[in-house]
Amino acid sequence: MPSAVAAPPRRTTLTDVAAAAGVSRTAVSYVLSGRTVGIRVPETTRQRILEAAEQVGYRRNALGLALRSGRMDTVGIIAPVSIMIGEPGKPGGVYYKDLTAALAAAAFEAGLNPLLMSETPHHSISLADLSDRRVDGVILVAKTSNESLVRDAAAEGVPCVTISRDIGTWQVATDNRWGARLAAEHLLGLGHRRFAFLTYEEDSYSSHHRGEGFRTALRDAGSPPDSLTTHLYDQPNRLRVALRSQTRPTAIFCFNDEIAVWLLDICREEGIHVPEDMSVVGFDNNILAVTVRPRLTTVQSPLVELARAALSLFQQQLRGEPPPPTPVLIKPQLVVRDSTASRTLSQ
Amino acid sequence: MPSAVAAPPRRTTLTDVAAAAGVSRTAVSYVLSGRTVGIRVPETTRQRILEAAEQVGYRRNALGLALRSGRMDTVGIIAPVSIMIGEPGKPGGVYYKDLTAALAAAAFEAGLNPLLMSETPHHSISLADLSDRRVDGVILVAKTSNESLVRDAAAEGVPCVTISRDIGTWQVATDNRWGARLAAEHLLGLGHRRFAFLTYEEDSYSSHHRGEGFRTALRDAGSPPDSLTTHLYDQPNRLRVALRSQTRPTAIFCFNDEIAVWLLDICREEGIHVPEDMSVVGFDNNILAVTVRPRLTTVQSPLVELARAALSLFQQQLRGEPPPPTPVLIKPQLVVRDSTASRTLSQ
DNA sequence: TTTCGTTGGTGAATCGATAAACTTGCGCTT
DNA sequence: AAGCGCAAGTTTATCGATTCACCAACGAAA
Repeated sequence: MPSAVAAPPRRTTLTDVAAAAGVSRTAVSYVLSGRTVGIRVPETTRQRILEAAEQVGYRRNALGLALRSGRMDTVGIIAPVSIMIGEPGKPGGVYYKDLTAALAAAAFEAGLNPLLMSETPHHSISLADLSDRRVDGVILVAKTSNESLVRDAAAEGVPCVTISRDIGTWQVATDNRWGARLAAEHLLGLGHRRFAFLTYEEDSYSSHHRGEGFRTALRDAGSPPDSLTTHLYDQPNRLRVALRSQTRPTAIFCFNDEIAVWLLDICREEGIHVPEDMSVVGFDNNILAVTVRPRLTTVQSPLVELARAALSLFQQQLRGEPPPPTPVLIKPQLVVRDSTASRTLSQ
Repeated sequence: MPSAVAAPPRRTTLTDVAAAAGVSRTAVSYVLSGRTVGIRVPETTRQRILEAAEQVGYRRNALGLALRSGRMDTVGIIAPVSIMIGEPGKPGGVYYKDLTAALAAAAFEAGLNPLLMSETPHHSISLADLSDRRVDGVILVAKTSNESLVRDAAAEGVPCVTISRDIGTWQVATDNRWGARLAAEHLLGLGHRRFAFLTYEEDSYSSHHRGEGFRTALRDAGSPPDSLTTHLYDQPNRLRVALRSQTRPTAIFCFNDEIAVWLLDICREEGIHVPEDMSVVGFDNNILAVTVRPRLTTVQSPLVELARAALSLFQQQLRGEPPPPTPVLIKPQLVVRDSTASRTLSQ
């Protein structure tokens, strides 16, 4: 008696139902899948089959179906998991967790199962992971968009949508220029005239567009070109110098909420009061924006709509429809809270 | 010419490799899967097969394999997605996002693919979703632990691990009593003698254990039973009354960081300074703990270890090994920051 | 010369579900 | 009485990979 573990009962299959109902597997298949063309099954037999299925506790095996149909009804979500579980207190992560959750929810809405995929130290994602038919295709989140992967997928006919990255034919992104413009117009309306843009890296996809959108809005409003300076997150000393200057900015547009939170700390240390002495605008509107004090005025990343659009493109691709002529851009909204105020007269 | 979309190239199969190498599918299967028993293949043929596979760009179809072997190498993660994408500013969510990310990462480490599953308005998860062989089993996250689902899974032989819920035979949880004891001992050591425990609902799994652990630690230290009162998150007015009392607590242990953040706001409004007039301890050590000011002293939820333990139990179950005699408890650590201080003499 | 052992594989069944092609039996017409 | 048409299904091939049970050919031994 080596083991007391009861053997798991074998799962019931179509054959079991067919035997119980006294018909062929084909008849059962047609009835249970609701097909009506190609075969005739009278109501009495139909009922008999349904009852038999119920009685033996039949559940359709998704693999058999998928092997036949070539559809797994599953979408791979390639997200930067290593960033998502980084140290608390380190930047990054919140946005990706929120976006991944939104993508998962959108997948459910679309009737698809979200399978998480991620690079690990031992394994980088390649075409092999996409073409083993475990997933019908993938959605790539910005940081993970490997250019050759997208190219290979297209060549192999694997549906593939990228989010916030200028790669491939099927793209979805936040309308970063629009969001930046909202921020700029809000600050201009409050009377501000000297601005800074604070970001991680100037030339990343999102950062580039946000900076450009802000600058364009200023120009449209007649602000001189030198009314906007750019600063980097990893150069706090330069930022401090700028903040001590006589002609320091009175409003700072941050690449995202995490940077805004970091900026609030620096301002506090420099004795600069937000929003009285300095207005701060973030981007994302995640949990940080309502946790920090003052609460952040911020541009809301439209994650739910972004995710829905991504899934929608994905399904278009599955159906063999042509791609949209340009990337799908989702317009964000401005959420005004307590970190922005009118420029005081002394400045 | 109705469509200009190029037909996706048919994926290559074992048969293609066999044809290219001039051998049978059987031989290819043995060579590519590395089996050595049951067949003899000389080195020259082996090489020929490997080269042929390389040349035709062969990728093993995971579904064919899974259908044969009964193993999908996939673990379902049943997480409360609707909570995860709740409004920013509403409680809940951060913990589940962090835990889900940790579970996904642990799944990768274990060589398994994490498939997210969630209740939706249209569809509640049932045995049917578990026994369709899309996943080899599931890991249930606290809020989603449907009792009957766990029972059904066990009856059907579907591996199933629950996290932080006293259901089923395979359980993993944070050692909440231990964590609460760490908090209590820290506060006692700072000279505090009047305490409160602030939570969502007194009798949930985690809340019950945290409250009990805190109380036990106080008793062990000789504190009288009435030195601890309990308050609920959704009753802010009662809490305010307690905070205005002459014998108000000088230290409050919060069920989690989100509640602690909420408490900090109330204290601010009541003119109570943290940590000078009031010490606050959170639980989780998530991004909120380092974002809010003062930074939170908090008990770190050991999410990475929790997730690894869950995956480990899952794999034991897959291998048919017996369950551990008691739930697996992971001991958390205390992270001391700026929200706790010595009791001042005036109190 | 028959038998035995070994090398180097192959054939066919199987996992579960689907679908095109086909069969059987009956009533009705011509 | 032969033929037609239709109801009510059944038969069989298929998706891709695995694996148990063979088998052919050859050399060596008895």
